[in-house]
Amino acid sequence: LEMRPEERWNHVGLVQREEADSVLEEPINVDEEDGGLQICRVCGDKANGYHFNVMTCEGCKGFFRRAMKRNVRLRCPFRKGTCEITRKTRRQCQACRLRKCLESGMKKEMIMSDAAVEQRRALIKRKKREKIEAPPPGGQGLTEEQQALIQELMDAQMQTFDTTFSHFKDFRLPAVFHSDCELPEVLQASLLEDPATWSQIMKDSVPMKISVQLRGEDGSIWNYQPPSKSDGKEIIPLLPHLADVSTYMFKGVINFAKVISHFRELPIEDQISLLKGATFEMCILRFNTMFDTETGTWECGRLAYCFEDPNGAQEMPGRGREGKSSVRDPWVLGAGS
Amino acid sequence: LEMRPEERWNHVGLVQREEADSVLEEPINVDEEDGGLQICRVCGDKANGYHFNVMTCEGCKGFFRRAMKRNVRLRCPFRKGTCEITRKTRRQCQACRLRKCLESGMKKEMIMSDAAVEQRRALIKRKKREKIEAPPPGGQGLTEEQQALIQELMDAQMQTFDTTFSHFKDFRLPAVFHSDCELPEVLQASLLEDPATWSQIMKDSVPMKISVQLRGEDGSIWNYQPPSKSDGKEIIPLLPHLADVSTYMFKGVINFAKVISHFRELPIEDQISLLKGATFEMCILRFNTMFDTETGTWECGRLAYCFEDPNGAQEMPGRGREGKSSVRDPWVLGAGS
DNA sequence: GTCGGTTCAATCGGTTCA
DNA sequence: TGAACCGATTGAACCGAC
Ligand SMILES: [Zn+2]
Ligand SMILES: [Zn+2]
Ligand SMILES: [Zn+2]
Ligand SMILES: [Zn+2]
Repeated sequence: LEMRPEERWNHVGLVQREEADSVLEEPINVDEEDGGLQICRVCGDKANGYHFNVMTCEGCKGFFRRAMKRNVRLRCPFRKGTCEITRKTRRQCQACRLRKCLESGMKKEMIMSDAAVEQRRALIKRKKREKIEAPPPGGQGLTEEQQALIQELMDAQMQTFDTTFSHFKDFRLPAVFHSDCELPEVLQASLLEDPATWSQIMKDSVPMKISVQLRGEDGSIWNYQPPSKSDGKEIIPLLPHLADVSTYMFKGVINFAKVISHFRELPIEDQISLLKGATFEMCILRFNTMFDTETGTWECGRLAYCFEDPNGAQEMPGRGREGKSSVRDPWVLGAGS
Repeated sequence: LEMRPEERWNHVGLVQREEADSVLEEPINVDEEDGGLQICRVCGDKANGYHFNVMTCEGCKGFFRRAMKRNVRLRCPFRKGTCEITRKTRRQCQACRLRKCLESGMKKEMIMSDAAVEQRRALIKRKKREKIEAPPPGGQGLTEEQQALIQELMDAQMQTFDTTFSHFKDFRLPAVFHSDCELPEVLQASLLEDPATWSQIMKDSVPMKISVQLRGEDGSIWNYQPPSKSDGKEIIPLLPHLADVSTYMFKGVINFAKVISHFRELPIEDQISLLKGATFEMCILRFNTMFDTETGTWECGRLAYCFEDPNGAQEMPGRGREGKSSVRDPWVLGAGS
């Protein structure tokens, strides 16, 4: 089954850079034999492939990534950037090594962005789940009457937020077979079958795929995976369930507010305004307290909602997460510009 | 949030255009008319036909299918979507490559849905199976009469054995929550709660755990795993389903017999005796023709019943990437028994 | 022959740790 | 810092339905 002795590399050795580095006298055209073409274009060490656009050794590969990510200005301690870079001298002047990396054509764009790396890490971690999770306990500072307020808020939270999600079991679920969504036919006809209308709707939405797991009291497990198509309609079978979830969660948040004495003391119209403006966000917050970043899953008692997509790296909102300016998306994925 | 830039380079970026052409095998000019038909409309590489509606190379064909199925928003790490896509640069920027695929007219509708792929795979598998099955009875010296009998039996089988198991979708399933089995209360009281009676029942039975997978027509998947306890009761939630299955399968086997002329010619009491003695075994045989030893699964159309590995780590087939399909089940294919 | 999907060795990103 | 490693992506070769 093995074939192709890599004809693709044949041209490599013939490449001549226009810059004058003839001082190095390293034989670039050593590709006459198959064994000879594996030379690091930066330091002359044995190369093992193209890294960031240039045939380099492992050392220069790692050095380039680290140096570029560190993003600091390096200065040549010796001469103005004329240090010779060889296998033995490459560690002596980072500035000249990095300069030569760039001159050789290594591209910083090929270094994965922090966001991409983070996502990739999360994905890999998720793939080998079935791991125990670390307990993330957190301590609090101290204050005075603030503590009383905090206590009241926490009590309200405890009273009105059923973290076992025991009512969720009564909510509608996707049909097992014939997953014809149960939307009214009017909606079906207009929304689902008219491409124009549909694409209008999908214009600003992000693709998401959610699987659901239901754990029975006897230890049994039901697991639902949405259709694998990706036209945006894969969420539809879950809509009745999500509607029930929303209704229930809204009630919970409203009850939360009503339990807080300071809220009750507000004028009724202020109460309404507050609820109108914040209830949805409160629901999201409540859900996200159940989110497990390791597994990309909302653990809601006997229910679990899991991002199915391999690109579903999520983070808890609220946790400081400004690693880079290039990062946007707080917790929504697929944020294609 | 993009997945990862993911670029691969096969060349040194500083290759001068006019120089490079002399190094590479052939320039990709469109000078040849017939040759023009054979160039990839995306990257200019040698194309080998129309793929997803556009003349492309193998690489762009595979890239388009994978990128679309991954359903990830890609972001160009270089200049905003202006990367030139050539045979040598196509791996540098997935975003621009995919954009060019779409601009060239590649259609994602022509990518088979997961469900369609699954169906196709099953079909191919079945045909392979039939191929292996054919030789044994085939050809060799059989009398006319024997061949006619075989034909009648096979016709009867085809007529009365729905290998798509389309009716199974109507059968009862374990309750999602509160998996209180639906046995009559009398049985519940006596069987389930009296340890003595229960252990008497379990005395000779083998512990078995069966998970069930249901694949919706829209590609969605429901998956049921029985309770993890091993007291023998874990099968109980499935009993209603199994009862429906048995009833249906019994009818199928009885119909099979009734289609056979020689059977119809028997005295009625003999017919009854035969059915009493063999119907159950026939059902087992029919089921086992659907058994896949690799996965330990009975593949029954949109249903699948899988032996749960007592040690865990058993997974339902579905989107599973089966490593290789070298060995086929030994005893299923009419060969055994 | 065409054109879907599948396979799998090779390639090249990031990660680990001495 | 870099050798060894991990794992996602790629594409040539292939398979099979039509
Ligand atoms: Zn080097
Ligand atoms: Zn220097
Ligand atoms: Zn191409
Ligand atoms: Zn680009």
